[in-house]
Amino acid sequence: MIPKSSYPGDQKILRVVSINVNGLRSSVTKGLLEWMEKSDADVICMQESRITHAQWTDKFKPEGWYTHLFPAERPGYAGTAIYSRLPFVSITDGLGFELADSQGRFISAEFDLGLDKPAHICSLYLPSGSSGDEAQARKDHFLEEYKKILKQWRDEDKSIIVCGDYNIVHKRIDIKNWSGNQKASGCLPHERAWLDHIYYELGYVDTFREVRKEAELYSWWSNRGQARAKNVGWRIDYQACSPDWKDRTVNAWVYKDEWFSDHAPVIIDYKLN
Amino acid sequence: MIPKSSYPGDQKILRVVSINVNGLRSSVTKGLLEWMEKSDADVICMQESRITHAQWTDKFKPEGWYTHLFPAERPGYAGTAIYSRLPFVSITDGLGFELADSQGRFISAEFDLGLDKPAHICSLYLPSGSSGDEAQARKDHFLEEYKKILKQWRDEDKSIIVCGDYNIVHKRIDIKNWSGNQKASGCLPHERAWLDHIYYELGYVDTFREVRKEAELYSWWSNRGQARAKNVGWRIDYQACSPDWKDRTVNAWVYKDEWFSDHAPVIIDYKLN
DNA sequence: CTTGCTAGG
DNA sequence: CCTAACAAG
Repeated sequence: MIPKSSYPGDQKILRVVSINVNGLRSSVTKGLLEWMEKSDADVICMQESRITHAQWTDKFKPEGWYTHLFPAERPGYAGTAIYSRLPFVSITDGLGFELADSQGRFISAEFDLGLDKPAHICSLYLPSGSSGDEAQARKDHFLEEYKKILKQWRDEDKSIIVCGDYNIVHKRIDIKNWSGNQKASGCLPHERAWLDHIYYELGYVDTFREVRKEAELYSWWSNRGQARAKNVGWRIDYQACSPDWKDRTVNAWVYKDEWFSDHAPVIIDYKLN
Repeated sequence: MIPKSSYPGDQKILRVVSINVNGLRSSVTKGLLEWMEKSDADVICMQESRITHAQWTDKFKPEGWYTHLFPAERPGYAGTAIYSRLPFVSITDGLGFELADSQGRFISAEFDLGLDKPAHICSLYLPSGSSGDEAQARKDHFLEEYKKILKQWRDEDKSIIVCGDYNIVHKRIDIKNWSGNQKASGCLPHERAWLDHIYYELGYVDTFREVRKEAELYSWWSNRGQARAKNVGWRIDYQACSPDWKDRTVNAWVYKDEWFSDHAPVIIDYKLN
């Protein structure tokens, strides 16, 4: 972990974390809250919180954090959350279509970071398509609906960081077993083309890849077999940003020293001045 | 544990164990098979095996044991099993009524022990009534049907040991919290009267109590709270025998040094000569 | 293989 | 509070 204090004294840094927690209750038993304290993060976007408001008791809301949870209607399923050291100007739950809104798959938090525009930092949990054709169809529907919204935000020139589990690898470099997964959900050509579109046509920026060009940087490993020990991983957790964040990106890494989930935290430092 | 070798050399002993394993797979991870090896048991009757034939792989059938499983139709639910050092002459699954037979609640194994009659050693898992009125009604129905069969076996003068989880305490001495459980399933007056009937009217013998007169000997403890640590238990696991076994009963105890389940093994030694 | 739900105990 | 099934990932 790079402490924020290691930057020059006049350098103002915004540290943003994306993590699919695979059950907030489970990840907390594995030390997530303690890691958050030492992470120097300003904003932490979580996916798969899998907790209802009733279950989200005070022990999940530590001192010093502004918190917001958007659960799925179905208990124990999906859901997103945002924890922040900075106060929210406003919070918006959902994207305005059923699949996103009933399953708690998107939160947008607006912040005043002293920049020319308000900054929107979002937590996105894109559906998995891996459990069959119907699941893939739902994922594809989500992609279609969400693409329209992403287009609109670009038209508005909105300043935005969308942290999330996209459940899609972008390129060959983003997955260990490329050839073996050509027919696997998350690595399908039309899914990767969707990422091409939002990055190359709409102009969003994969800020992690902007500063980290190496291979073998993944954010998710299957629980089956020895995937984790052998680093047989997929990079499917991104921070997709509007272009104004591109040149602000100063550092990015995956935290793998501890294990809170089957996904690892993806941490990105953005300079604010 | 009393080794069988501690009896005089000419004393032939039949050691019979009854244990509700609360999931054979779970109890095996807790060392049940290793305990069986050192138990000196001849016959072990299990209840709540909660395993299908497909799941009952070779690792559950150790060398040197004759084994038989009678699972419920519903996976992971109820079921009985018998493990024996002695070969079975024959095995009969069920009691001839739906509730017993579809839920794997009774196995009878016939043995040739060199006595004047064949010996039947059985594993019985009586339904619990604790989850509500319908469950209690099913339990009561089982008691009614099973009572007829017990009567018939006495009329036939059948030699039988019915090991099992009866889910009923007999008397005040058989439960720590007598007054607090007068309305609890398992301690209801009509259930205890059923045991009175089979012992005092039909002449079956509670062989454990025949040789162990002390209080505070229990076979089941709730998982909730500190029931086990405080010995807040119930004696609901019995070996109910035809009268010919009464004077053969030489020793009986509950094994509590290790924990394989929420029930403890009830071990009874019978002399054969 | 893992989380969390549900039913049953 | 524990076991196991189940759905989902």
